[in-house]
Amino acid sequence: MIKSHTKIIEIDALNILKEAKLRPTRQRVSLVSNIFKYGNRHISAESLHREILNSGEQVSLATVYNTLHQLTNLNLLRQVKTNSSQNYFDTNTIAHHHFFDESNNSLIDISKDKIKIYGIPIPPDNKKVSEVEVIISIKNK
Amino acid sequence: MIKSHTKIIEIDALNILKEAKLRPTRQRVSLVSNIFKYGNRHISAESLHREILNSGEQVSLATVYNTLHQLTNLNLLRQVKTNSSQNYFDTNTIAHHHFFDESNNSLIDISKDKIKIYGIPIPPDNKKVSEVEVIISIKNK
DNA sequence: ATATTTGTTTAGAATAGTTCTAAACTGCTT
DNA sequence: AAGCAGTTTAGAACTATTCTAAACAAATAT
Repeated sequence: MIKSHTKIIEIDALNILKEAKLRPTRQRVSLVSNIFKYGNRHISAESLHREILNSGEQVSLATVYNTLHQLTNLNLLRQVKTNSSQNYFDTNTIAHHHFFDESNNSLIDISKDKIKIYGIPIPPDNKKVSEVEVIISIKNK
Repeated sequence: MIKSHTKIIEIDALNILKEAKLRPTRQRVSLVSNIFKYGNRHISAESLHREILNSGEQVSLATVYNTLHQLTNLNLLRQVKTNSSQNYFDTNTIAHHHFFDESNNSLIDISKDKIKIYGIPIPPDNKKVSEVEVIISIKNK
């Protein structure tokens, strides 16, 4: 039972990699399975690496970075802007916003339609807008 | 003439440090003078360090970091959220927004009253909003 | 089938960015 | 002017990320 569940997830990872035209290496299959296993969430290279190691697989941190960047370029992940020293990648690639909790550097999604923004200025010559993000920093009362 | 101009700036730095209750050491005086010399701008620890060295002064990079963080805690500087690997500090501490140019990791100010935001959700229990930032990423057409 | 070439992928090593901490310094007290 | 207490500095340590050379995999030629 557990085995077949694992199988389904792996097939999913294989399809994602196939569509992305990335070779389904052992490393990538375990990374992609893990990344998308838990629904929408915010991961750092370090946290994902720990997860992989804990699950008994061996993948180098450099490969974790490679894969996160490849998936980001393919719009399967999205980088979130914070002022934490490490980068966070969001598995939810639909435009939305965030609370950023300064007390522990964690992120909470806010759906796009909750917040209305008016008056976005025209970008400088020869530039176009690629993303509009609202980040609401919060801290302990 | 140049000398007296320099003098005025240094006195300014001395006042800022005095109000901040920070000792006016050689290092801090040259850092603070440089930081606020050019009006509103966005600096990284590295860029400020280079500036100081080019002006003939000697301050370690660690001291640059110390000072930037002290000034940030005193609300004389503000950290900007980006996904660049280095941190940017904004000399404009009045609430406002930014264009973030992905082609060269540079920031452009957008005044707060240009953009209207409605529907900011209530933060989780025991948390309060400390800052609302809109970051508009732009790239080359 | 299998060797050869070509492009892809991985991960150790190198680098960039930031923080830690012990020594140096400054000002207060006696 | 000597001792003490708190502050400041900057070298060393550490964390986060990227680079690059070797390992690998696919495509093509034999």
